[in-house]
Amino acid sequence: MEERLARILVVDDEPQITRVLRASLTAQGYDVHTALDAASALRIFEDWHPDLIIADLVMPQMSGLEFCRRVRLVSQVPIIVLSVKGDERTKVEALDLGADDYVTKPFGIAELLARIRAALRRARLPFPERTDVLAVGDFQIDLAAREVHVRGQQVRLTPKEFDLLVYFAQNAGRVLTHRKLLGAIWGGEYTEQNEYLRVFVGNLRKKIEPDPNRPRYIVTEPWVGYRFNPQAD
Amino acid sequence: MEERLARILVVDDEPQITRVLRASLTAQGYDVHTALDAASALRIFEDWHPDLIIADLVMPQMSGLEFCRRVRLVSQVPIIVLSVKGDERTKVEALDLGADDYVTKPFGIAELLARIRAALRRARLPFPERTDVLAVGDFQIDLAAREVHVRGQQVRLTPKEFDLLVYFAQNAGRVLTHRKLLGAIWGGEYTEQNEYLRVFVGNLRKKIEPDPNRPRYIVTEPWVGYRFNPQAD
DNA sequence: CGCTAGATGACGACGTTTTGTGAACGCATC
DNA sequence: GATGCGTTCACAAAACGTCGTCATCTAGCG
Repeated sequence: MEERLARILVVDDEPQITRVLRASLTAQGYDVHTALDAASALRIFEDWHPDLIIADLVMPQMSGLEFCRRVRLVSQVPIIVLSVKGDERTKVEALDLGADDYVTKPFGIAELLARIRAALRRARLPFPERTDVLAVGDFQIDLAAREVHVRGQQVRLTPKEFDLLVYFAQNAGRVLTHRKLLGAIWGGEYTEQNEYLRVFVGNLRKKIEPDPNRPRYIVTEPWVGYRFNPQAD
Repeated sequence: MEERLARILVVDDEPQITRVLRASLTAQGYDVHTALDAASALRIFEDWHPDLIIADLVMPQMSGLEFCRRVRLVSQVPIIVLSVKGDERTKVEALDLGADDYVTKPFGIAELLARIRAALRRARLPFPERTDVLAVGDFQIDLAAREVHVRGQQVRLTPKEFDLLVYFAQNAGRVLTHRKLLGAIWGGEYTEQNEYLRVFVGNLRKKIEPDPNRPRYIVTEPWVGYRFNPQAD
């Protein structure tokens, strides 16, 4: 199944707020659009179909409440309302008009992110869950599950083999000295044990190379170290 | 369609709070049960199947967080967490554990009622048929009756075995780390106790695997965790 | 071209860590 | 007391990392 990024539409007339939110949300792996007024937000909403909306209550021209109502006429998309107004009557009004949550400014970004996760979870939308997947060339490395796929095929690696491959993938194309590899995987005390490297590179090649006798991915740079080539050419 | 009163379960160790909430909620036309501790709340939850739960975070014996986690193992019922603790970390923790909303005491009753309406409104719409039976592959798991059928045959599981299987079934196909499993079933304090997992996975296999020596459903991912395969192939 | 020193790779023995399994021990319920 | 359940421990088997040995390869030099 295709996992696309969750889309979030941010509406606030203060550019500071939209800037900050855009940065934080993008960093969390969301697809973000921003609008400075309700009218353009409605247009974006119709074209882009976001999975969640964050809207300020106080905006010129069309208020957040009115915006909320207009969206609810055609969609059940989760709406989180932001506002400096903390009085209860406004909160009740917004929630009853269809808002899913109400957060008063100033707010902690961590709390807002948690409330976003909760809202998306309820809506059964693709949970962002920090997609820790390294995808380079023929390799697809899931850091959370410690799973590796090469050319679509899953290969089973031992912990040290996995760590080694991850380090290679993170430095693809570059020449890595023996010293650097040993220090990164085994720790600073092992920078002289080149035998370790030979054994583990050998084992890794047996598992990921089409022909372990003619390595394509992990090529040796004699007297220096190894270099990782994510694409077999 | 029969329109019955929405059922709300209130859990708080302070009788003042439960009394006030019971009065307000009943006045609004809700069907209300209250509990003074998490253990009896869990019993009421299983017998009565409320439509929404309001839970205090700070309770003797079992905390609100732990209660939340236990409920989420078998149900998606909306949970609103109450607490005097306003710090952001606690809020994030509660929301990520499955709480739908977090209201800090002291709270306005009107706001709480509005948040209850919002939560109930959401719960109706997105899932018209809220299945209480998990059916994946060869497994048929009745969350309400806590009954399990494998390839048509009923098997008797202990509570912890059942929770473990449900968690497996809800994450079928994915690799689940030891840490994640322990945290989900036993709670955050047990993430290092891999022996628990060994014993319970072993017992589960004896009950659900055709040949426990060659596991097909619960396969071990060495040094990482386990993966649940709902179909024996 | 052939030689040599140092570097590399294949293989296997050994000790350690992880995993599976049985059983004993508390603890609660009935 | 009897039963069922969760926890804890002990031990065997399997998987893994470590380390040594030896054949093979590479770059530089005569």
